[in-house]
Amino acid sequence: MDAIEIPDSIRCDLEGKGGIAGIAGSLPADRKIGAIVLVARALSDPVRVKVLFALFMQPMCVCLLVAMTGYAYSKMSYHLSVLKDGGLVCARQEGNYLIYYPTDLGRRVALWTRVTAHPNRC
Amino acid sequence: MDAIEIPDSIRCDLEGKGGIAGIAGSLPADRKIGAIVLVARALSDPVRVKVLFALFMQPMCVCLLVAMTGYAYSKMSYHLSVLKDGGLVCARQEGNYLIYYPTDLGRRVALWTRVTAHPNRC
DNA sequence: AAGCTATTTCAAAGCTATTTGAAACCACAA
DNA sequence: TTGTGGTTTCAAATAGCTTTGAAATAGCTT
Repeated sequence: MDAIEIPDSIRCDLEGKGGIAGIAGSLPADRKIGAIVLVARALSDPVRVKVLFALFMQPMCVCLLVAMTGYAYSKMSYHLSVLKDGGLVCARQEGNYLIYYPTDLGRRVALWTRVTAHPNRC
Repeated sequence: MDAIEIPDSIRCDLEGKGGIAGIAGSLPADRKIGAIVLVARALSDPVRVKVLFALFMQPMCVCLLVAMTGYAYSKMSYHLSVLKDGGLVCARQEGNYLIYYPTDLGRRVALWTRVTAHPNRC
């Protein structure tokens, strides 16, 4: 069925898994993959990673984040919206202030990355 | 020192943590944040997430990945290089073939995302 | 060496993400 | 209701990522 040359070291294992089609068929559903991508995109900029960690240590209003980083409000607001889209942070209103804090997922991500991600070789 | 209005619900906690400067000073180092960003970027495209999961199930040469997805070689090669830059996959040469497989970090990421990332509300 | 296959690299094109400053919005106080 | 502070939204400009096909590289076989 797989009319393709396959290196010996792989052919056997691959056939045991149903060939290319078997692998393709066992991949996570597109919805699941989309969710992962959304989270990853939210973390794909150093500004946002910093903000997530900061909020993990202490929920803050936008003005504090702005004071802490020196960025413009509109810039901070944009990055917060990306973090929100990824489901990593959310906000509650308190008087005039919007206080951002990490979601459950945001906290798990912060904990996990703090411990796990490191430059690594092959 | 923090000459800024701060909502009451936060002022106390924040001062206990050394104020804005205290939080900023406890953030992970730039190198660490850069490493996280690199991993996140690698996962920020559905093609790459799919490829990582596929390789997690079965190490494969590029021609198999191409056969499985229908993408052009140059496209697959580009995405593999981004995954490699993020430290999520690496390759061994076998005759004419390059066989890609997940690194340790790649495997941990695949396991973790499979279980953890999901669309979530506030 | 020549020819073949597997893969990467390159540059141009198209597309998406980010930054910026100005304007709009919203909750509260006067 | 008008004013004020905190925040978001918008549009234009910029920067960065992804796709494409063609050309280059690298290992095998003859």
